[in-house]
Amino acid sequence: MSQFGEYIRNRREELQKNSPSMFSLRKVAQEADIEPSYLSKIERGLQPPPGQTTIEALARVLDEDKDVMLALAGKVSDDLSKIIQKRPKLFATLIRELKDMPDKAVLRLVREVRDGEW
Amino acid sequence: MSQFGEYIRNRREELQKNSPSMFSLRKVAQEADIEPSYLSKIERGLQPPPGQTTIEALARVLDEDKDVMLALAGKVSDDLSKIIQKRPKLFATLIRELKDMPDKAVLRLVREVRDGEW
DNA sequence: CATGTTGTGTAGTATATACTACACACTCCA
DNA sequence: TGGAGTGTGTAGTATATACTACACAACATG
Repeated sequence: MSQFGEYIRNRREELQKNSPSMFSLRKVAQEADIEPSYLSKIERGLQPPPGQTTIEALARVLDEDKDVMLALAGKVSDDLSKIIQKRPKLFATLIRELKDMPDKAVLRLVREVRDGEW
Repeated sequence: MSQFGEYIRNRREELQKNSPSMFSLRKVAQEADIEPSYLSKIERGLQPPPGQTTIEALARVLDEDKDVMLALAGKVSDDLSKIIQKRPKLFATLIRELKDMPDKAVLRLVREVRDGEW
C-alpha cells in the first residue's frame, strides 16, 4: 500500500485549516493541472500515485519536499537517476554500502563532501 | 539514443568469437527467456531496451555488470531505488552533492565507509 | 431558496511498455 | 543437396500508466 494518498490528503487538510479557499481539493488540483476527481481518487488511494511531473507540481503546491513525495510514490527523481547512470558502478557501490548505515554516518559524509575535506 | 543495443551486440559478438555455439543470438535469447527476433531488434536499436528483469538476465548471460547495463538502458536497479526511498532526503542530498565530484573522491568515501572510519 | 462550492462516482481514453508468434532468406557442412 | 543453424521482417498482443470528462449529491451562505 502506497501511503502517498493519505500523506497528501493530510497535508492538504492541514493547509486548508489556515487558508480554506486556497487549499480546497479543486484549487490544489487546478494548481497541479489535473482533474479534481483524479486528485480525489489519488488522495483516497483509489488510484495509484500520479506521474513524476504531477508529483512535483503537488509538492510545489503543498510546499513539500519533492524527494520525499516521490519516495512515497515509489519513485526516484530523474535528476538523481541520471547522476547514478553516469557512473553506475561507483554510485551503486556507495549506495549499497550505505544501506544500513545510521543517518548520522551518512550525514557526516555529506558534510565531509560539502566542506571539501580533500 | 540509447547505446544499450550496440553495447550488448558487441559484447555478444566478442563472446561468440571464443564460443560460437554458446553465444548465438538464439542461444542468448533463450537463456534470457525472450524471443530471438526481439533480441535482434534490441541489439540493432529498433526496439528500446527491455525491462529490468530481462536486462538482468542478459547481464547474467553476457557476464556483464547489471548496474552498467541498467544505466545504458536509462534505468536504476530497484534495490538502489528502494534504499534511496527509505531515506529520500538523506540520499538525495548526498547524491546531488557528489554529482560533480571526481571518481577518486567518491571512491575514497566508499573506502571510508567500508573500512568503518567512525 | 437559488447559487456556488465542496468532494465524489462512473466511464471512459491515449500512449507507452514489454513483449510474442511465425515466416523468411541466407550460410555452412556432411 | 538438404537439414540445421544463423539473423531478421512483419504483424500483432497484453498490460500498465496516466490521466480526462462530466454528472451528481451534500452543504453553506447571502
